[in-house]
Amino acid sequence: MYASHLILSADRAALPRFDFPSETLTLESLFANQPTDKFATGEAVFWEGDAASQVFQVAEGCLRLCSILPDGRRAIIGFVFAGEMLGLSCHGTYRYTAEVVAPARLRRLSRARLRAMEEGTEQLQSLLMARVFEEMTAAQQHIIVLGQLGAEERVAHFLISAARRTGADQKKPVTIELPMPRLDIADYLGLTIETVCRVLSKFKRDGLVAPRGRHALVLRQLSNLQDRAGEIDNDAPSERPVAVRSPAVWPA
Amino acid sequence: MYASHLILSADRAALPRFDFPSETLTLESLFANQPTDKFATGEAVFWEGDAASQVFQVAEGCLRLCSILPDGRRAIIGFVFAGEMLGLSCHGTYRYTAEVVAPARLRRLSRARLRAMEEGTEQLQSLLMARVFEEMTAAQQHIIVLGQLGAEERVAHFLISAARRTGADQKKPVTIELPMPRLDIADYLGLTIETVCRVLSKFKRDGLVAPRGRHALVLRQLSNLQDRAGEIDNDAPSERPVAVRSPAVWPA
DNA sequence: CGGAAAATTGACTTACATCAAACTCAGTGG
DNA sequence: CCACTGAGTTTGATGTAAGTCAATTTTCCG
Repeated sequence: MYASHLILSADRAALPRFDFPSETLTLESLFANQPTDKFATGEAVFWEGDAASQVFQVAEGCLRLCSILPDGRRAIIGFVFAGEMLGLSCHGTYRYTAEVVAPARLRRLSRARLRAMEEGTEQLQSLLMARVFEEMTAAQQHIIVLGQLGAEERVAHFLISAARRTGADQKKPVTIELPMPRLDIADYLGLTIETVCRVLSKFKRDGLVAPRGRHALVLRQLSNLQDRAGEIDNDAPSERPVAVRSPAVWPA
Repeated sequence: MYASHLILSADRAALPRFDFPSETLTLESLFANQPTDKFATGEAVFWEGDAASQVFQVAEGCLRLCSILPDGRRAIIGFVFAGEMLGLSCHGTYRYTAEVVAPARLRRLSRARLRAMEEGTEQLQSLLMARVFEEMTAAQQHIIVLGQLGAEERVAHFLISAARRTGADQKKPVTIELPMPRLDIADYLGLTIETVCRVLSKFKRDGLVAPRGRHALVLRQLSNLQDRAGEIDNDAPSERPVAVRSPAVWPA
């Protein structure tokens, strides 16, 4: 763990100053020229406890982030889809294992290099911070889902957020890919595989979704699904519950 | 939301460069000369959705971070105790309401000022990053607790992490303060108040804990409690489950 | 003290887990 | 091309942990 820090500072000194085209700073440009690794289904990219020396971008495929309890239970903390980053918000060591769900290509960037790049670039820092905060928001949302929602609500919420990730958040039917097996969904939602199945079957019977093979679904009525998701994270936030207080204003 | 960004950059230009005594950079020193606000039990420090323009340090007391679902269910995302920071890891707006559980004094620091201070100070940046990552780790832990553990395990885990926060993580009996009402614990653990009570009563019967009034407990057998907590987050991490693979090593 | 809010305990219900049995379907080899 | 196979999924019957409803009991505070 501390070894990684040493390596990190040593590397940093040796690395050349990095200059961006100051306009186009995106994730893509960050990883554009980085080495690409291929992974088959089931392979691990890194393990919980490994020194977190690398940051990744998923160019293609899908990963699951999981943690095994001593007695064998498995928690899935999240999924990472194409276009998203991996391994950014950890300190010395990764706190989960990243395993491949669908054959993946990953671009890789050493943390040392990333920090060197950050050095001058205000813009990059805030880009990365924004990612970290997004992850934080997602985690908090997940906490609410697991702590407060029932099985149907959890599954509905999962489907909706999958739909949202596709970008197109329309009123029209959306087709979502679910590359992970049912057991992964169950472990992600804190349910059993049977319960996930039963809920999906119910949604099918009720005409909310239609199966497109094992690994894809058409969501027929987003709004209706949203009703079953405890209505959390609707785009239009609901009114303040009680005693509408004006936001606290602090003296400058 | 965007207004806050504007204010932020405007302020920044006007703010003086900040110089630290380069040795002693701690949270304490950061907030040392900041204005202090007092809050009574039940008061809100800020609301979910407010522009996140301030960062706080709890000098004294205890807060709960909560989010109300449209149908009235309440999720408690976390508690903040004396010495800890509040409101750091959010972007434009706070994503939860912060309410006072035990009469509190808070030191306050504007985000604009904080960013200005960061500017030069490498050290401060990494201090803050470390805090953010700690929060992330805690959130992921919470996800595992809510998704995988049963009622007894959740309560046991809650007590143990409370004990850990006191600092002294000895083999000896530890006394912990639980300033929040039972309902808060329930909403934090995704249980009902009755279940929390029953589990606590069981722990009392079994001699694991002893009540010290409503708001304090003596933990008699940390190790025994740990057994009931699904053994997650023990100090000594268990062995790799299967197929011990050496950590991935990436070419420099 | 007295009264109200918080906590605890008990009886009963229910949502989800568990156990067990089919069913589906993507490969594989005859 | 089609039967065979086995992993993944779905469905059904039953069990149980935790939720709900309803009293008490405790504790705190005026």
